[in-house]
Amino acid sequence: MEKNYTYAKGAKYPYQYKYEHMAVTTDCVIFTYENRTLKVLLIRRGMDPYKGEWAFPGGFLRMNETAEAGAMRELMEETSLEASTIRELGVFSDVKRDPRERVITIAYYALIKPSGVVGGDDAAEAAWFPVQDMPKLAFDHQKIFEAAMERLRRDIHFEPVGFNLLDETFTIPDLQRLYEIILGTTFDRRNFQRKVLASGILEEVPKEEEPVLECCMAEPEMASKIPERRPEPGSAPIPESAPGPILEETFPPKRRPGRIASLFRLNKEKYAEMKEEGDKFEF
Amino acid sequence: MEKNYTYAKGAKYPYQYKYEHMAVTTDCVIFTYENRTLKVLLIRRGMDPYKGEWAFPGGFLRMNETAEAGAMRELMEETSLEASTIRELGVFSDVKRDPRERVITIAYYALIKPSGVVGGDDAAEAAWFPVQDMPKLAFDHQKIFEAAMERLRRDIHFEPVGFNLLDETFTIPDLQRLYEIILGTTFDRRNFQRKVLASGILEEVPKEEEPVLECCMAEPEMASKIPERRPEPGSAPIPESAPGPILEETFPPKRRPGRIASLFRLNKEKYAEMKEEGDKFEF
DNA sequence: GCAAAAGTGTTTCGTTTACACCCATGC
DNA sequence: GCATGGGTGTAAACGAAACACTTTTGC
Repeated sequence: MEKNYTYAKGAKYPYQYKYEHMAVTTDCVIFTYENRTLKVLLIRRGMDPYKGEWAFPGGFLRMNETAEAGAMRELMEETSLEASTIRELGVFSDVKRDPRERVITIAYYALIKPSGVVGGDDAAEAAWFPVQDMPKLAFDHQKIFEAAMERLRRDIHFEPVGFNLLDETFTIPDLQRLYEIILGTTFDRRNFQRKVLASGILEEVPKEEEPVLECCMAEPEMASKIPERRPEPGSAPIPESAPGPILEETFPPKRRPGRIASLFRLNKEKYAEMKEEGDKFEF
Repeated sequence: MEKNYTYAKGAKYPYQYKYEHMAVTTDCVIFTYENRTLKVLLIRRGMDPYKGEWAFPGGFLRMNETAEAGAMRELMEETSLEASTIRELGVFSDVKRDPRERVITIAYYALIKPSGVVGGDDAAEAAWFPVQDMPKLAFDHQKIFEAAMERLRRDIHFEPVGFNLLDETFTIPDLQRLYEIILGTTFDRRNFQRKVLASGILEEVPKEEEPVLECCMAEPEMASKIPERRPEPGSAPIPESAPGPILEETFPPKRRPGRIASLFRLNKEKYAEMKEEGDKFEF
């Protein structure tokens, strides 16, 4: 079979093809959930096009990697994060979506537990934005974001989406808020609790095991708990078009009066069993 | 901004790029439902690689069309079919999935009503295969097929998948079989009937409007009802690796004893209303 | 008449929904 | 004490599952 391409070493444009080829990138919408807020990770672009604007981490797909591997590599390079769950969102292929050349992108979404640390090898600025408070995005990333939210809303019926977003231990009201944010509804507090407990997918964390320092404790906690890399004001020339994320006024958030909720964790045996039997994870 | 590519007229390989580029194709899994059988459309490849083997219709994506437009164009070119519903299935990007060069494909699935006529401009051989009776497929199309079935199984909860596959008018037992095939379960005949009627999404076709010639009638019907382009034996040199579809023994299928079911059609107002309100379409 | 398929009705059971009530915590 | 949030219980309402009975058709 005759090849349709060749490689001319030393030429200005060394890769030569019989037919026109487009470029392929991957982009990744990374979700996490912390302080009852669903957030996505954005990086500020360091190069044209859209220099200084916010975008999802991503980049060109290499010839020797699958699309999924490319998305995970870019994620790691730009944010040092490893995702437990990464799923394809879809292809975005508008002809003019990139001003440089014809570029199609394969979008993924990933779910990670709150970890705090975000910083890429290339020292690009990265920050978590609440989903209800997104800045203007580069390229057609607004469309990608909307697709990701829609997709989350669907997948939550079939996958235990929530448990990949929550911390290792969490409270049932936390879980409920997450479901409410994703689905855009509200549930009766008491019915939700009974339903999720009845499913048997949670196990209570014994009192002894509970971490001494919980949410909203004193100074030592601060350092590791800060999830946002606050863009230091004045550290770089920031185009006025791209403000940083709106941070919570007080951080960590002040505890409000009310009984302290019990901590739970995922019952992994029960979860595996439910997945095996194809049960749905609707609450 | 400097370009990363150029175009050298007259050269053997005129399209030149600074970085290596991969090729992008689209493929389309087309479903229909007829005689209580769920079928997909395959074409026999006329060229290497995999010459003579069965594959989904598809081809290279052009620089001036979106992926979805490309999938629809290829579908039209190869089968003369227009699909009411076409949805992205996912990207298949294994590094070695095409022996010619690095090619990633964007797979789609489409749902069409039984129409009978199948024949492409390029006169490639096309045939419907029952999903439970698929031949060996070219490339990684077996993987694509499995993804399509899985996807159908999911989407049926949210979209009225069935009504895009069924004829304009249909019986409730037909609808039930379709759901059973897709979901791999069985339903109680009586409960299914009540449930689907209670949803209000169907309207009964008045007796007067019923087509005079129904299923399994005499000769005049035959010509237009034949859905398969039977591969004429001996019309072309067929590699033994790629046998044609297994056809029903008698066609049209012989009617069995039993009461004749009433005909229904989709109530479009009710359907639009349900879609508006985000209702699920589970039966 | 008989078997097979379709249409209608009823009864039972489990799940969901809507609340009432009590417990724990910060101010 | 009081407002706020968390945990447990219960009764009514709704929808799903199971099944009996009737009608219509081919042979």
